[in-house]
Amino acid sequence: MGAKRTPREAWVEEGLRALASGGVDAVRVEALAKALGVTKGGFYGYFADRNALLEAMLDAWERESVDEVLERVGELDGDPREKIRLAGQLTLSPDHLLPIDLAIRDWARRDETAAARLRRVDNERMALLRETIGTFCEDPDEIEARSLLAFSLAIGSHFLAAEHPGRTHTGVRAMAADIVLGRPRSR
Amino acid sequence: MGAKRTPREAWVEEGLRALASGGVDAVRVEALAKALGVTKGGFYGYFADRNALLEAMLDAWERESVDEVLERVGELDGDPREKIRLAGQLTLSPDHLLPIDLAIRDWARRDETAAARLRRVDNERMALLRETIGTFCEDPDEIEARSLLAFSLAIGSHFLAAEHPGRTHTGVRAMAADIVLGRPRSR
DNA sequence: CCCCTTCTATACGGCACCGTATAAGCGGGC
DNA sequence: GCCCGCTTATACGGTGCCGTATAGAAGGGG
Repeated sequence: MGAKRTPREAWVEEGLRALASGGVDAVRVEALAKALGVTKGGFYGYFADRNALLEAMLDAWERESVDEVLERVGELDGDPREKIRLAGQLTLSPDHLLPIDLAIRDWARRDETAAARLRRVDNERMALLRETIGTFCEDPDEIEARSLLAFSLAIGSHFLAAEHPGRTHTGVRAMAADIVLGRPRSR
Repeated sequence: MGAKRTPREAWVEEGLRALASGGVDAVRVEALAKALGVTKGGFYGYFADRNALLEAMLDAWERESVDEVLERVGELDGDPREKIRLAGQLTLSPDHLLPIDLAIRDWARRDETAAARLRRVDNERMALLRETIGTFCEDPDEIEARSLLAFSLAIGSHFLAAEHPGRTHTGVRAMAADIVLGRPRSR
């Protein structure tokens, strides 16, 4: 078989990198080629067009941010709150998956393909949240509300640009997580 | 004085419209001109370049989404929880300010100018939250955590793509708001 | 060792956009 | 009614990108 100099994967990875740092509009074939140190010559051997690359990127992201996370969380038998924390940390590693996640979230607001994919992913995440929160919370309504809160905190806290005078962002977020995960009276 | 056919404002408004629906990369001079039914001829009489328009858009947005909101919330003397709800509704009207807000949030992740502006706006919003939540909550740490939660819920709930089987999104969000604003035991 | 598949560089036409230049059009002040 | 100034239309060069075509290198299979 022939040589593989720049495998298909490399284009997908570079695409995700561009998506993370510049949004979906920054995923441009010629720019990726330059970043990979090649020209776009070989690109169209792997992908029909730019759109095919975008789909492949969604595939890779879904596999990485759902399947792998569920796998690693599943093999953990401990405090349900710890499960949630681990899932959050894996899903939203600030230097890798988080920026991709945020970029896809913005992308999904304008593109139905991305929106459908994000819906599927978010549904799986919410299912995990419901299941885990359900182990220490009775009322189904409250389970749903707290799941939404946990999710909103994980995502929203990365969108807040404000400072917390005299505190660290992670500290405040940890306290907020305690409230959400049902430790009403602290201090 | 000369005639004013397409005032400066119109460019800013159309720019915000494009920003809301397509992100900052969709704010393109020639596209705005077509949307306004003119050519870009007059644009460069008002703005030095595309960047100047972007700055003017940030100005207009800040004025509209902070000054006007604070004004209307200030003239309301009632339950602090109602104040928060009103501020949230005004700031995030789904058909106007909300999409602009979300687009700017994404924009700010890559542009320091937008980030600085968003920081200022978010700081004012968080100040309002702290002040209001402080009227029914003692512990400063808890005030900060609940303020972050309220903010995250307002923003994050619009980024969640998942469904709530058998419930409405607004219903779940209302329950979540009750938890955040300190009504621990519902049912 | 040679061929053949696979990847690559280069070149092309097309499009959308930026910012500038220039000339035409329309309005109000006199 | 006429001029002046502001706003426009049009045209231009430049850039970056897409998708296609074509031919050249580079490595493994026979």
